[in-house]
Amino acid sequence: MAASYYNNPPPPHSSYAPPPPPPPGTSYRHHAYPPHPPPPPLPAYGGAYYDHAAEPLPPRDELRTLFIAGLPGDAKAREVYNLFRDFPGYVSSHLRSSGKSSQAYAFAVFADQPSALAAMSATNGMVFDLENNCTLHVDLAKSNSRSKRSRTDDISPYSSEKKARNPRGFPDSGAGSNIHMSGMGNSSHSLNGYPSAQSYTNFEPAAFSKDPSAFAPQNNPPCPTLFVANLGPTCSEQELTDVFSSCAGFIKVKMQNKSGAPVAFVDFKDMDSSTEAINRLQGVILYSSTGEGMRLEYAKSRMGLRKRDKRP
DNA sequence: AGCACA
Repeated sequence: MAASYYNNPPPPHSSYAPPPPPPPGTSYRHHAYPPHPPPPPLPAYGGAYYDHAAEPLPPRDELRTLFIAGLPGDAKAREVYNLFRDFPGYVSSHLRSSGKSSQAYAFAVFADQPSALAAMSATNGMVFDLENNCTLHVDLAKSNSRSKRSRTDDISPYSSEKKARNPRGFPDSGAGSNIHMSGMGNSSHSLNGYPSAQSYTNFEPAAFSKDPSAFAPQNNPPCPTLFVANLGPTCSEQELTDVFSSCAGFIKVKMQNKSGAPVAFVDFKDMDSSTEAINRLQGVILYSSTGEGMRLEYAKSRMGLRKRDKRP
């Protein structure tokens, strides 16, 4: 019943004309009703799992840039920056003044599509300027913002710069005037399957600024299934599927809503995939999130795959 | 600070 969200998926590449925005007065993280759904990058379940186990990673050229319309003509780059800087995965933003009217638009680049979708869900429809009654219309951009240093139009930009990047794929500087990675405390998790506790040292976003002994991120041994907690009361299985389905090795989401706070389980094809998903999506703020964002841990047991004894 | 379903 509650999965009636997202039953009206718009074409992913229509015009910039947004769907009817939320009524005025909707505020930052509390929409009266869901904004338009993110374009599902791939069919959620589709019957088969990952038969193409040979594919190493999902396409890294997936859209992870947001297009922001509805800005007032006098919007400042700083304002756009402040709007998105706290979202996990934020990389950079670029303001463009259209000049011919009193409208401006902007692009916000994120580390990956789930981060972008989460930020989109949280900002779409929000009232940016109460006086001018400017309501933001946020959508995935039609293409990712090109990095200024690598102007490659048709070849992979990773071909030449895969050497000195950190594991999360962030350039350390340069891709725009205002890179800020607030809220990226999880990027210090190493990819060997265990978070490295000693790398929390310097920067600690607000989510981790409590008692240092309080955040043992998770104590469970690595598992292909993830446990997801700290979900908002209106979170749906579909929303989680939209977010997790762009992770490599994603299989399915199962939500558990009956015991008070909603939790979910997300299954991946192996522990490498679930580990990468933890590192990429830890703390991501969903549309339905009310506070800090979701908490990811390895589940205590693997999600039941009723896989027949069908081994080729 | 919460872990189910086969």
